[in-house]
Amino acid sequence: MDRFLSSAINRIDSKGRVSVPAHFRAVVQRRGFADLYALRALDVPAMDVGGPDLLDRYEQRIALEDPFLQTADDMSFFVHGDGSFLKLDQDGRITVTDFVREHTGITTQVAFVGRGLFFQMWEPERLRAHGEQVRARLLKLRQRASEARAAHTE
Amino acid sequence: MDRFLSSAINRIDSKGRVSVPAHFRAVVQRRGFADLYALRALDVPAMDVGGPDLLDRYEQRIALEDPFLQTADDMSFFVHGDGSFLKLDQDGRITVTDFVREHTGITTQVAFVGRGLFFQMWEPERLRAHGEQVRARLLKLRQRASEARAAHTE
DNA sequence: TCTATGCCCATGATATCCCATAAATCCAGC
DNA sequence: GCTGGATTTATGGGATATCATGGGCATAGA
Repeated sequence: MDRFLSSAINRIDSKGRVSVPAHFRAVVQRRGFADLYALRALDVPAMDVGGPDLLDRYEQRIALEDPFLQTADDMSFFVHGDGSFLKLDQDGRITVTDFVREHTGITTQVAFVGRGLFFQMWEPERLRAHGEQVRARLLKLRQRASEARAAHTE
Repeated sequence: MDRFLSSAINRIDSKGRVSVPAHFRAVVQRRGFADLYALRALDVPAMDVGGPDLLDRYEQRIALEDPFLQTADDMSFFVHGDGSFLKLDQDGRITVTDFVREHTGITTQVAFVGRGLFFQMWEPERLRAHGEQVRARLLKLRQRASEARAAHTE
């Protein structure tokens, strides 16, 4: 498998390091990534982490904009400037920087969540809360859909 | 990686020197830049720093303006007028000139921000404020996009 | 002479490497 | 399916390398 799947919670050690789950590392290696790049997710307290291909994707999107308008500049600022390298050491660990801690609220543990082409890093408790919200939204959507269908068949 | 990515804040010493982040220096070297050009960013209090290709970019920008109008002339004056060279010393430091200080408001610290093909120098607090604005704009863009899609499926 | 600039070296903090160990996982063979 | 051994994985910690930063010294230009 070459996508990031499933999730895991790992502990941060006294030096601020945390192991990236082994199956995530396998994906990274299989794709030939030397290091990882982390962006702050726009609307949740999580980091989006991926290889250079994550950047390529964003850069293709940026290329669609007029390079001299504000939107292109904003996007470049966000993608190139508002992120940080996460270098894997040879034991497969990364160091959790203050930059990451501030945006995510991570202190002692990191929840890694596979998202297909990238993965996310969360503070475990916030992830749990977020998961419940997502479930609630999906449930409501589903209920509304059946109500609509019921009304239609009447 | 051959692009300027992520950001870092470094201190200016008593001689007015500041270290360019090591990974930025690596990019400079890999790209074979002999020295760096610093130009005043057109609409933010930051310096755009990069190799000779940075000038090309600005000239493209200026070429968009009608050469008979004042704007093009202003821009050219602004950009070519006194963009300065930033010489790297052998410890990878540059000296922050008054020219840079005036345009950016930099006093004791410099925030280096990767922008892909070039990087920027900011006064840290101004950078933070600007970053928040950018995030807010992008978030709005994103929300508007999902609203548009929702309206479409109805 | 004074100031600005570049070169060199020192140092502390941090990041990285390398090895150890315990827990978890996998797997062969029954 | 089970069991015991082998391998992988997460985690800890000492040793080492890198980097940002500070300061001395020499040169050069005003």
